[in-house]
Order: sequence, then C-alpha cells, then structure tokens
Amino acid sequence: MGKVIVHIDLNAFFARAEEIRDPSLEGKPVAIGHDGRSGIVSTCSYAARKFGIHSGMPMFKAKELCPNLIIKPGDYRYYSGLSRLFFKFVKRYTPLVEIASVDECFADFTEVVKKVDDVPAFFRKMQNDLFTKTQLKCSIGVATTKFLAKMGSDYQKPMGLTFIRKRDIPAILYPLEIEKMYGIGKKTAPRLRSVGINTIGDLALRCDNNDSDLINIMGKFYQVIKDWINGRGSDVIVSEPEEQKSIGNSSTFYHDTNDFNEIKHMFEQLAEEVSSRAIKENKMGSTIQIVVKEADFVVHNKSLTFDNPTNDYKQILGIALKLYEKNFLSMTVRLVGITLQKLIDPRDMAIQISLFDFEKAEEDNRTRLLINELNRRLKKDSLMRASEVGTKEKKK
DNA sequence: TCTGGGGTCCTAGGACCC
DNA sequence: TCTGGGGTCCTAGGACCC
Repeated sequence: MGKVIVHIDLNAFFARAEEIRDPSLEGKPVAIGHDGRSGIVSTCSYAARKFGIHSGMPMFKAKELCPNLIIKPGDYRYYSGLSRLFFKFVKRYTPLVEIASVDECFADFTEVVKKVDDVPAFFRKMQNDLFTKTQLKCSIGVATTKFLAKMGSDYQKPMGLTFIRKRDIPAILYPLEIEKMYGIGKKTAPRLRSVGINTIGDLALRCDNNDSDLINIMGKFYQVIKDWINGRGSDVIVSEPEEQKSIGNSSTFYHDTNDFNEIKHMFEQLAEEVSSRAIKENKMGSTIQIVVKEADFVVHNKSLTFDNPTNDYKQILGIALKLYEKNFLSMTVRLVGITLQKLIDPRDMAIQISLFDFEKAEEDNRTRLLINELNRRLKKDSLMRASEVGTKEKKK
C-alpha cells in the first residue's frame, strides 16, 4: 500500500489575505504588487483574473486590462502571520508536514486516513474548517506521491479537492497542456512543443518509448519526469526545515544607470540588508556573489570564495564593490544584487580570523584549493598505508 | 512604461592531481 | 615523453518555482 500524500495550496493567498482584513474588497479585482515603473503583479484575486490579469504581469498592463484594479503594496509581515496559522492548522492533523513555501505544504496523511471512513468527506471538512477558522481558502490534492498531490491541488481552484490515484493519471493529467506540468517552465515547454509534445499525455507516451528528442531536451531531469508521470515520484515528507543555502538581496534601479556613485549607494543598502539578515539568522558565508542585470536583461554573475566566512557589512560591501569594479565598471545596469553563499553557523566554526581584504581573499582562494588538494592526497595516502598494513598482516 | 525579488538546483568548462 | 580517464572544486550561466 502506498502512502497518502496531500498537497494544500492557499488560493490567491495574498489577495485573499487583503480580503480577510478588508471584507469590502471581496469580489473586487485586487492585485498585490508595487505600483511603480517596474512593478509587477505578485498575486491577484480571482475577480482580477477574469480580466486576464495574472502574476508576473507588469502592473501598468494589469491596469490597462482593468482600470478599476485595486492595488495593494503587500504586507508581508501580516501574510506570514496568516501563513503560520495555516501550518499550525495542518499540524493539528499530523506532524508530518513539509512547508513548501509561504502558501503551500505537503503532508503525510497515511496514518490519519486509516481511522477515517469517508475520505473525501474528511478532506472536504478539513477544507471547510480551515475556512471557518481562518477565512483562508485552499485547494487540496490527495495522491500517493508529492508530484501527483501537487498536480491535484492545482487541478481545481479555488476550494478544489482532487484525488489522483495511479489509475487516474491518464484521465486527469494526460489531457492537460504541457505547460501545466510542474517542472516544465516557459523555456522547456516550447522546445517540447517543437518536437510534437503538446500535452502531458504526449509526454508520458514519449517517456515510455525512451524518446531521444525528449532525453536531449530534458537531460538529467528526464528520469525524474518519467518517474513522476508514472506515479513513482517521491513520497517522502521532510518536516524539518532545511538549512538555508544562501542569503541574497537585489534591487532594480528606477532608471538604468552607469553612475558609479548611485550603484555604490545601492550596493551599500544591499550589503546592509544581507549582513543584517545573516546576523539575525546566525549565518556566515564564505562565497560572495554579485549579480548584474544589463538594460537588455542579460544577467551576469561574479563570485569569490574565501577562507573565513563572514557576515560583516564592511567585508560584504568591500568584496561586492571590488567584484563590480573589476568586471562591470562603466556598464549600464538595470539591477544589482549581492548574495552570501556557502552558509555555515558560526557556532560550528573553530577559528575566526578578522583580517580581511579582497586581495587576501583571492589569495586565500588559491591557498584553499591547495589545502583541499593536500588534504585529498593525505586521505589517499593514509588509505594506501592502511591497505599496505592490511596486506602485510595478511602475509604474516 | 515591458518584464520583481526571494530562492534552489543543474550544467559545463577550467584547473589541478593521481 | 606522451597519453587517458577519474575525480573534486570553483565559477558563470540558465532554468525553474513561488
């Protein structure tokens, strides 16, 4: 018997949150996002969607489609409070809850469901209880794997409840357009269509035949997709929040610029944000990456790895500026960002050295590669000796 | 008035060594 | 002296998701 994996997705979460706070908004076209030159729609209510508005759309375009659109800037503190309520609600049913993002989670209901007679009625009640207690609306997907549960919660919105057993895959998923497949984005979808794969059903058929076009397009992801679509995907719920891998901040200029002072000022703000978040979360990183987006949207990254992890504002700023000056000076840019990577908890660190500058970091980098190398040789050497000893002892 | 900001993971090439 | 293949780390770029 397989597991019972559930995916719960809050419908139009930010927009719904605004409606909960101000019921007069209910039924009206509401969009969350910055109403500025380069603002885009983060989320919008179902009433707004009827005008053709969707997330990711430039705000000015949304206003064209719907002149009466109500625009809210987004109150993320409030949203995350509601979000915590939602997870708390789900955890009352089972501790096996994997938080996937602010408005969705997976949960393992295998044991819960064993005590239930009418399973669809049970989930319908859960959905209604969430609404009564928090006013939040959700869609629920119930399946044997995380992928199928996710596709299930996406199938009917809002307040949908969809069961996808393995035998339901052809009826439910096969007719869907290829863009509906989780993991297929706007780059891969056109490539799949160009080789005649237009629906998930087409994809499934070509997977069965180990189609070479498909393998070429998908690369390593091919096997994963094939498993997903055949109902063999992962059913493992990771309840512990995973260690964060990076802390970053980026910002788009009001106007594209090559004014170094302006850019420097932006880097100062970004470094301050990254540093304070890292300190707050008790993290230090030993790689600093800057990202630069040109006026034509071409993105460049430069990074530097060094020996002694830091979360110090001055060090982060210093490295970011050096990377910028070295690679992008005089470039006209749209956005810049700083990301701190290779995070560790400083409490796990044995040594901390405060001396720090860019040249030293670059030198450290070379030194560290050498140390890595020596370390490997040492390991190899000791292994060899161990095996030599083993041989000698055998001979005895 | 075209196109945000937070992330994660994968790939491919270069450097380096055995 | 020439050469192959395996392996790891760093870096830059890309794709995707919410």
